[in-house]
Amino acid sequence: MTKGANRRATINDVARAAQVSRQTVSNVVNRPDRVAPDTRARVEAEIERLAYRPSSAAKSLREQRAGAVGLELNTLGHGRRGDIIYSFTVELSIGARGHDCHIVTFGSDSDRPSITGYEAMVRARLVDAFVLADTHHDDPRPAWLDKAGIPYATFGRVWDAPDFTGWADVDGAAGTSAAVDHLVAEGYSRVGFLGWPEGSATGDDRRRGWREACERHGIYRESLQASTIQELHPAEEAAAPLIEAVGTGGAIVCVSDVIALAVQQVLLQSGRRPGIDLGITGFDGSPLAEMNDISSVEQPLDQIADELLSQISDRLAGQPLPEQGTLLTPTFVPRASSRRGVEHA
Amino acid sequence: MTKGANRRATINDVARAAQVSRQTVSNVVNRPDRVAPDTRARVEAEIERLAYRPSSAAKSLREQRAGAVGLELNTLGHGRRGDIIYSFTVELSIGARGHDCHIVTFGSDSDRPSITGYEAMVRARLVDAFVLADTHHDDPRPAWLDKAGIPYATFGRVWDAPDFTGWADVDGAAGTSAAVDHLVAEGYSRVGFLGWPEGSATGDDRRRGWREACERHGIYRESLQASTIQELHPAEEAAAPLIEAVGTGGAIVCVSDVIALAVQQVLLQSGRRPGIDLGITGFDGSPLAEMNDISSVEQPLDQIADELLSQISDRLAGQPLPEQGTLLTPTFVPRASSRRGVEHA
DNA sequence: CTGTTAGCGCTTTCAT
DNA sequence: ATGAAAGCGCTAACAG
Repeated sequence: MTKGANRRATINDVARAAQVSRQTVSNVVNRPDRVAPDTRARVEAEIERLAYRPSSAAKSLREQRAGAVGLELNTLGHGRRGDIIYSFTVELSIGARGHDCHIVTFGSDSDRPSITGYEAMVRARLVDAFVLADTHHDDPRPAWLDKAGIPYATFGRVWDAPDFTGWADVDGAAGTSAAVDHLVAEGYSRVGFLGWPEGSATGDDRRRGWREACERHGIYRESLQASTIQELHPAEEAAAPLIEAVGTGGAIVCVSDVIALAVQQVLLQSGRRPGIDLGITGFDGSPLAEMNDISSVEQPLDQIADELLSQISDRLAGQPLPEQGTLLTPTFVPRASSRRGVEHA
Repeated sequence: MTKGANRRATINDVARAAQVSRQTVSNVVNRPDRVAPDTRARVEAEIERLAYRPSSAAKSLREQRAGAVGLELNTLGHGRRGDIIYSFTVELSIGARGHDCHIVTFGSDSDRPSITGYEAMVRARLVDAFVLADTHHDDPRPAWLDKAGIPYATFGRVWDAPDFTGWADVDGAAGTSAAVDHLVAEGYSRVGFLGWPEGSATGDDRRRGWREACERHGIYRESLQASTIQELHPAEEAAAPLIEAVGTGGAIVCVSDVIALAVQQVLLQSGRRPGIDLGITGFDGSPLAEMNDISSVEQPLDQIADELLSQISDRLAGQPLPEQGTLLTPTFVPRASSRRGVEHA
């Protein structure tokens, strides 16, 4: 194995082959309208024949921009966020091509939020902007990026900066509302909610959707709700009394798939059947839900990724922040856990 | 917001500040031994003060290499491989820094294996090499990369090319063997195995580890095994008879966490308790197992990532393929599903 | 509409 | 041990 592949074609090779100057080739690629049709056709044919693609390094150097977006990955948030992060990373990677950029991932092994990874990426000019996938309370990153003048867009609102509008998120209330509609249509009588403690924008939105839909259907009962943190065992403990409260023939809308799994586990352990004895719905559309046959509210991760990349493009082009953040509508996906007649496999 | 941050320092800025030519700065960074100690100290101080880092674009252009490794991500394999891919991606991203490179992810939305994404990355000279995380039967990628002369390293052996040695993998037999040792020590009497159909190197290794350990303990019974594909429902059907075959007080070693979850689900649905009535162990160390309190064989993903990046460095430096692939030893992590006395939470 | 010139930041000769 | 020169591939600005 020598070094790399058989030398790939450069802009000069194309220019020579097409009998034009290399600037003309550049124009054909970047400003096609400025080139005469027949010349353009000839050049395009040579580009095709030689499989020419501009060198990203040369382009970056010349344009003083990396053409890349950074994404921090860490092991911590994994199970917590219901495995959504991976799918989001995939969608971002797919979407990047359409935005004429690519995704560079980096990771920190420290378990505390830190900006060192971001600094390293910026210093090496490896990326022009960042996508933040999980901002949290006291997150130092937004302020640091603002100060450094580096564009970013966030999946979900920024906790400490309610006025920041560079985000895209799922319409949580629409999701839980759709879940309630489905449960009512299926004939479940009482519909409870197992959520996170009040105070998170995401969790509160999802609770609100449940409440409003229940009110709309005239079945809202304030007592049919409980809170727990995003972990299986605490959720199981919170689930038990709520299951009894809604009773057989009732249903529980859960704020996340992890919590829905907890409800289902408790139910199974007491010999009752999901769907038939108790309706359960989750939220996130994670593989966890699919694997356990739990109905879930699926997030449009492809749209979120695309929106965030668009926002980054705009900011890189010098445009100001949008008027407001973008809320995207999720899709309710029914599975066995919320079908009364269907045996849970 | 103007364009990017306040212009970052270049090698010229450092040279001027340190009163040397810019080549000297370059030498300080790349060939420290060629510079007089006092000059070096002065330059290093300025580098620190100005937070100078070489521009990766300029370096790439000059050195004719991207300094990046490509990793294809797709949504397909997600649940299937027990969510390991995400953790692997994280470890690769973390490890990259130590190998003086970074990871560029790309995705294809097509559901068939294809090389178009790889071609695009290579053409744009965005990466020098690739990590392949999941080669499968009839995978077109290794042959294409070989032909194009692009280095790659694979997580797991290459199905169609048993002689290819540029891989790193987990020692599956050592993992299941450790699981059996643990189960025997815990006092489970009969130990069965629920695996994948014969024919995959990975699955067969894990089965072999179970068999050899059972033989070592004098408890091998050929009938206590069954096969299923890597999906929850088929696995549940295969699990039921095997659970009866090993009986109460027995245990089942599973070829993966997904399959272990299936066994646990069937057990719970029949009112029995994991660990107490039946021991269960999985394989992969996925969040799925952790979340469901299932004992698992954890893969040393950080070591695998590091090994693969080392191999890629070597090949980029012109060194030949290693004599043989690298097998890394996994760690058995006991949880409630394989403790006889402990109540499953 | 096309060609020429210059230079992005860096490293590798080669000469001092 | 240090400095000067050249050039990686590309595109913005200008001249023709």
